[in-house]
Amino acid sequence: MGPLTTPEKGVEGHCVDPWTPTSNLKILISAASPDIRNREIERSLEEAEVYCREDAEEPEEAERMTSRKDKSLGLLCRKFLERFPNFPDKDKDYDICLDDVASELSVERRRIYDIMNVLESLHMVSRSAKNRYMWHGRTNLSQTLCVLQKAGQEQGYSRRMQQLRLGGPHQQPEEEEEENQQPQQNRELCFVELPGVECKLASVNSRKDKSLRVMSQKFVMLFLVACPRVVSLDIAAQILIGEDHGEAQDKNKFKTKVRRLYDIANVLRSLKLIEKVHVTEERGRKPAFQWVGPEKFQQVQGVEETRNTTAASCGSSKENCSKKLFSDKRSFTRHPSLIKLARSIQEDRRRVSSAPSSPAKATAGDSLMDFPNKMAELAAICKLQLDHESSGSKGSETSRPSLPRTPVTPLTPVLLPRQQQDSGGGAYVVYAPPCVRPQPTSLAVRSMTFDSPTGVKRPGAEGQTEASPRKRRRECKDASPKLGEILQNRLKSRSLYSSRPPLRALHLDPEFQSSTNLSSRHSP
DNA sequence: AAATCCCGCCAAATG
DNA sequence: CATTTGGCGGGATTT
Repeated sequence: MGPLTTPEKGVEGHCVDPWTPTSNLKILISAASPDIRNREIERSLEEAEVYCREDAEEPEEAERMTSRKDKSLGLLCRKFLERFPNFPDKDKDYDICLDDVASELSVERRRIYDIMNVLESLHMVSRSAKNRYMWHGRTNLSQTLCVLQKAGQEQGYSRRMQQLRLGGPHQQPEEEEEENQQPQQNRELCFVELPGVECKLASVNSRKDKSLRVMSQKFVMLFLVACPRVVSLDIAAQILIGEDHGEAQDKNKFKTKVRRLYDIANVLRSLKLIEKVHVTEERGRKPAFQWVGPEKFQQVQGVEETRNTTAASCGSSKENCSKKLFSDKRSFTRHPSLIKLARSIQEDRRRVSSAPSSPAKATAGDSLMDFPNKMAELAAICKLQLDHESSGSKGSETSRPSLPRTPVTPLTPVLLPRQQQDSGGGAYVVYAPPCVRPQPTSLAVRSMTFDSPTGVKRPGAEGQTEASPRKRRRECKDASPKLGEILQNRLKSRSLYSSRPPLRALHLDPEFQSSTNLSSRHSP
């Protein structure tokens, strides 16, 4: 009956660090200095405010300051993450109760599910029981990423992306070049598992597990195999759709996909694994995301996988590293020892990698993009500074600056702020591909031409689109529940305008600054 | 107008 | 049948 329905009050304090509305602020303030930080503070102030309101009433007062941003999944996720350490103690069981979280963050359950799903896709949490999840933090993140990268390679995503990038909106990768690669498993890949963790009781792959969780993993895979670690939504959507059973390249489908991608991107962003950027090309800029998470991860878990040196493309079979759960059988492999091992290694790595930009070497990882691009590095450093950051810690001792920060870009291409206005294109920010033409591998970047401002629209799909917009339900759009909301929203937005100047899309955008500046001085 | 993406209905999956 | 999960897309907000 109710062994786990009701969260026991015991844990209440969430173990080590109970979040306090001010703790975060203190940190921020202490670190503050440039105006950018001010903005951060401002933002957190708002957060605190929202947080403070206790009673569920006061639509006018409490809600006044809220805007869409305040309810964004990203922010929510950040708040969620704040209450757990990046590297939890193995001994402790940080278990998460959805109800608690939902109420503590004062959001509907639904939202929590979204977050949990992508976190789960990274194995940062795992469902332990009905209403419960277990927190793992970044303990296995490295491994997960390694596995995902591999899976992505096996999937031939890299090639796909290239195709789309220069070939423009093409349909499926029918081309089937003489790619002797021959990825035998052309098949859709399901949830990628880690040997040690996850996949406990609950249905990790209860057959309909075709979305968020999986989509999230795929999305990450894209980043991990993309030469310049940048992925635009269009491309991602394109690829992810193609994957899903056959075609059905509806425009609607695309739209929906993109929506989801945004959702995922938002939590990925709060995890500081990616950042929003813009790829600029002749046609104009295109929103995209750039991987800013760890670049090199150890590939421990595979046990015997270890002796396999080819880091760049461990051609090894997926059995070793990634485990694709397909059918009904919930085959889980648990190796507590592995987890432990991994953890210790991870720790070590963390320390080591905290040294400023360690050029490609170490694991001899992807050597294919091993080019000395001082410029890029330099810019990267600037970006980092700008970036600074403020999460992770929040009071604890063990926190440590967190690992992903530094490694950011041994060779990751970056955005170079361009002072002089370019002709026409109005590109104030250019995407500087690390390999501008020298390497053969650079072909991916050579021309970023893609779809036109028309965007989503694709010639082929146009023809038979209308087919059936499948607006199954949803059409009833009754006004009853909505009306109130609408009014409320209206109120909110109104007050928003008066209370808040433009600057906002910032915090994590390294580029926001330059873009705003320049755009104001010279609009494209 | 386009890019974002919140909200929450309601269908599956589970209990 | 009650709940828990979580697709999915309308449409509000932002840019």
